[in-house]
Amino acid sequence: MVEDRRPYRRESQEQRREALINSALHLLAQGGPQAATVRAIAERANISPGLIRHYFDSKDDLTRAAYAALMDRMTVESLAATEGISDDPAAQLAAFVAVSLRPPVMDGDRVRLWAGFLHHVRRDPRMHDVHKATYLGYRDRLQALIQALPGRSDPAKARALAIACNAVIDGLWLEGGTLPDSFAAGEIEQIGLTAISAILDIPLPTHTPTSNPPEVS
Amino acid sequence: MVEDRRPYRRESQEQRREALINSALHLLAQGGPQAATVRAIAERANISPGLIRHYFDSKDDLTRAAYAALMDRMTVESLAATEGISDDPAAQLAAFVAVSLRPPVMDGDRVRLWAGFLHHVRRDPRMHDVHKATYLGYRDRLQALIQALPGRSDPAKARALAIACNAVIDGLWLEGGTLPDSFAAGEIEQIGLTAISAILDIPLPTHTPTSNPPEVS
DNA sequence: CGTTCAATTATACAGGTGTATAACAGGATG
DNA sequence: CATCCTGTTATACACCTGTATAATTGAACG
Repeated sequence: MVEDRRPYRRESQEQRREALINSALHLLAQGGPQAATVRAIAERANISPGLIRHYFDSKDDLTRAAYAALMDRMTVESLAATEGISDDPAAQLAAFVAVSLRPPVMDGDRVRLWAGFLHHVRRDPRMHDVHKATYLGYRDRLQALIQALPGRSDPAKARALAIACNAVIDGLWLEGGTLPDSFAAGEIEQIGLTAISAILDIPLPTHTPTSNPPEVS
Repeated sequence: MVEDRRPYRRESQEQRREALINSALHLLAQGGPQAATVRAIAERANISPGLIRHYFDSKDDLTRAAYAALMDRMTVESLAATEGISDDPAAQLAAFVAVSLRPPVMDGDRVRLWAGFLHHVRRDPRMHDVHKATYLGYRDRLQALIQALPGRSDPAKARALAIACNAVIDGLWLEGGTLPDSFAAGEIEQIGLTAISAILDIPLPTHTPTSNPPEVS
């Protein structure tokens, strides 16, 4: 009876929850829903399977938390795109668009991750709310940038333009992410800026420099 | 030992395969991957679970067939959109766009169905090929319609324009499908036509009548 | 250095999954 | 009406799923 249990360290609730969320997101991105089992998630987070339900009420609860975390990160990432850019509204808009249309935002794994959550979003009202809030948050930011352009301050018109620009970005993000080999380097970004320039009827810098790359691991 | 087995009728391979594919697609659309179990698919197709593997080598094989069938139907649906329309290239283009941005094409279930396949598309090379061919087929049709416009015959430019227009459609299809309550009736279609009109720098009929509605069940 | 508490592990469980196989029966053929 | 083929059903199986619970142990505290 020389029980040789796995040795372990006690960690804070915050660390454990974050590790589990990251593990779940990674597995969902790479292998889809069927790969993100409780056991696989736990293994990747270096804990035993049972511990998951010590930090989350159920697997669905973890899924919900993971989705919320993902949406939160994507929102933060988007909003950060216009920081450190000149005050020129057109330049800010161009930067905002460009960031969404190159890695790491435009990425196959992220598209699939997002897509995999769609069914959960339908079933779970809380996740639906997060989905809606994230989309509207992104679009509202776009609308604000558009209204800052000269002569584009009408909210109703800006709303329609924001929806259209958002669609261009989403569509290109989707296609560039799922068919990366079908486009030349930078082509998606270029096409996106040109299209949005046409939609808004305003000149945009077609070449936007890669922003601050302070590689966070 | 009065075996009371379920009575049955023998059906053609074609009918059974189609019934199974429809059953699988319906379940995948409504409940996602986890709902489309072998038993649920069989029950909805009114056969016993074991019969599935008499018509398909495996569940993955059925999934593959279902995806191919779905993509085929969507392609046919798209190509039919311009039939019966006047010879005016702009009118044809408008009809093509409008059909994609209203039901039954723009539909939440269909978006989720499409999204659920993304992980399979990544893993299975055959499904990846179908995905790519479907996307390129749609886009090529768009490009042909664009090149038919007056003064838009340059293939390279038309390609970029087609990618942009495709993105607008895909993005709006996505958003209109997943957040139907966030848009007024016909708003998505209107925005799409306006945006594509701006991208192509050409006037488009902003109101496109609903085409032939020969309700097939 | 003992005590104590909760974080953590291990194990068990009921149910579901895709698959394999044997028994049955519909219906065409003679 | 009897025969035969094969489409079809039923059952069994090994494995995996999320969850519940008891046993263990890290580490903070007195």
